[in-house]
Amino acid sequence: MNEPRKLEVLRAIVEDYVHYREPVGSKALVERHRLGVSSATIRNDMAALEDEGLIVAPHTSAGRVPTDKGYRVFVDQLAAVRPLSSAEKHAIQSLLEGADDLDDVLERTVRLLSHLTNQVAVVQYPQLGRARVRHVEAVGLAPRQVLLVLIADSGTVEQRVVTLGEDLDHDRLAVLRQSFLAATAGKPVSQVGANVAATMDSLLPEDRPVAAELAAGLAALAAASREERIVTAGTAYLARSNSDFLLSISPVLEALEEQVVLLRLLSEMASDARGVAVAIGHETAADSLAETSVVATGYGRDDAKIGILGPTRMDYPATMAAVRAVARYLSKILAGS
Amino acid sequence: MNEPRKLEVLRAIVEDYVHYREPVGSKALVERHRLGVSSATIRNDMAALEDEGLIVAPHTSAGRVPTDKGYRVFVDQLAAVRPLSSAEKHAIQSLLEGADDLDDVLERTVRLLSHLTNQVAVVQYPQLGRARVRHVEAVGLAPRQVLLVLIADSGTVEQRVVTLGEDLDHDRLAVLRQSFLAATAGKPVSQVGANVAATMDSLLPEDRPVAAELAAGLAALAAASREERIVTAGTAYLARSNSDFLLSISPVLEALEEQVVLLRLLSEMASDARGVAVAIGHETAADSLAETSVVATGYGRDDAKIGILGPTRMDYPATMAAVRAVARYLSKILAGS
DNA sequence: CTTAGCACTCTCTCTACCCAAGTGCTAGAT
DNA sequence: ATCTAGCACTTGGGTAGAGAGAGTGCTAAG
Repeated sequence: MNEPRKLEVLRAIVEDYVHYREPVGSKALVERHRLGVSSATIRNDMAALEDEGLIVAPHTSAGRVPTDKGYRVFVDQLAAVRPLSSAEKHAIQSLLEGADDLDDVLERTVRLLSHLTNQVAVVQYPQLGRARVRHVEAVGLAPRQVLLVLIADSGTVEQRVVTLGEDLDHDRLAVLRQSFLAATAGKPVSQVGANVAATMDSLLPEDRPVAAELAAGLAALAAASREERIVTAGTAYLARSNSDFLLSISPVLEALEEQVVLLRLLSEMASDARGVAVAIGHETAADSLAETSVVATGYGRDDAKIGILGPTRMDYPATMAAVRAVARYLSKILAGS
Repeated sequence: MNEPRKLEVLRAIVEDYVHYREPVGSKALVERHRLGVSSATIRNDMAALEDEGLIVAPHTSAGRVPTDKGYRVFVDQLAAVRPLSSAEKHAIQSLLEGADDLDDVLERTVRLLSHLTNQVAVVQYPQLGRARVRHVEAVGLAPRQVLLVLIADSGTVEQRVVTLGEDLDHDRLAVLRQSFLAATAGKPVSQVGANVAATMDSLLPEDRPVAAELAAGLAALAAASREERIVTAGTAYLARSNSDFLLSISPVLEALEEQVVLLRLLSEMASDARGVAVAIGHETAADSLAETSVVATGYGRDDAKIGILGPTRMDYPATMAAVRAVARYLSKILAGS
């Protein structure tokens, strides 16, 4: 048995199946690829590939279709990430440069990635777990209303208005603000609650009740800001590509809305040497995504994830290239601002 | 011709079609409803209804299906908004009470409405067009970095960090902040740009360049905050209900993502005497929503919209009841905070 | 190890056919 | 004037069978 050719056959099957969207047989294979051998030989190779669990035949007299495992081998051993065209690079650059806000940047990015791949794109907000507090602000709006603002060095800003049980004048608020700021600035967002609570003892006794209210608000803010979020774009592509078996799109839409499953999955994905992570079909370990593959990578300083979701039968090289390129531009933009 | 009975037949057709999801014939009609006449009579009525364009037959030997116009007559003349069960009311109340943030309230609300109706729910952020400025804040983060915050009386908060071309110490910033606040507080968000620009003359000449930078940031903030947004939930229901003809779900998903079409539509919908607005099929005046109906109503002080999207073949009475009830609870919650 | 040939197995498509559901119309009953 | 009963007619959907096409596995020879 000719091992290199066998892999070549696998590659050809994957590429043809992605392209034509139907099971591919031995005859079609020799016609479309210069394999240099006859269809009978290919049949032997295919039988071997099937024994190894890399391809399956939907029924006796149909061609073969790659299994999740087959795609895995293809991605790991056979796929070269193909670089983007310069037109695409140009589009990325010009689209991302017009953005200002973090929200705006992520929104544009995810739309861009979706259009580039014709698939569903997702981007995770920079995780505040590792982020540090850049600034804490408390602004009196009314005698009993204070706006709390928490700014992290990842660029995210969280704010909330809290209503107090007693009046608080400007000077007292200034003292508390200063104390909170000193206790948290430069320290991890995840420790805001503890750090703020620790300042209580140093305050005037009469300030403590109101300070506790503010501290609680600030802690809630830190907790809320650590809550992970995902922004999505291109869900309409789901309905188009999977036009045949649309049963599977409902669970995917659910997963996108629930976010929890997806966040766990993204956080578990580790990029390989090429800088991209791929989870294929059942590898996602989520029933709702059993027929879906996820191609993702990290971006920015805290390695938040960006990626796309699509059918297992997707163009992995192109998708991987797009994800990697967009992630790089995104990192650059975020570092620059 | 018996006019009241004819309308009764229309009601029966709509109800049966919504229930059984297939064209309804004269015989089935007399079996399922106590109309007191024979199927032949019903056939005459149906022929009349078809002449009026209220129902159509997909083909010669099938039953009849309501047209958009038929649904319109049903909704206007025949549908009584049926009140929610006390269990549903209870669910609404308890779910909404746990929320704090405006974001959180809207998020919970839209999910709730989606679950209640098994359809896609949308809620528009309170429109800042009519909102007034409650507070403006400018916080120095670094010598050349200032956090601008704009708070509207609708509860929305917008913020952004701007980087300046020159250093700005705390005292000068305080002066500028005070001046901006005085110029905008209590006035419409839509006029922030103009009001801020008008303060320039009263400032010290050396402050003007940096003040202009801040003013531009503030104006941008006001503009951004006036940008309308929609939050969505329950897109997975789309794939389930329309399981037959899923061609139509892709454009709907697009409309949900684009938002522009939907925002225009929502703003044009005016609630009727029952407090709910309904746009049926082509009435939405959007190709992508030609097979979709929208049931919406206003909430809160500035009449932002909340509603659901679903197939024209939907249970209008139940949906209208759910939308109205949820909108009322939402208004109550927002007024209370 | 590869190739050619061949028998075999399925799926898919097409046709023919019938059945059930539904309609419109006419003539009679109320 | 309406309603009803009956009936002929239309049509989509379902079933059964034939055939084509595609693809496979196996065997025997190069």
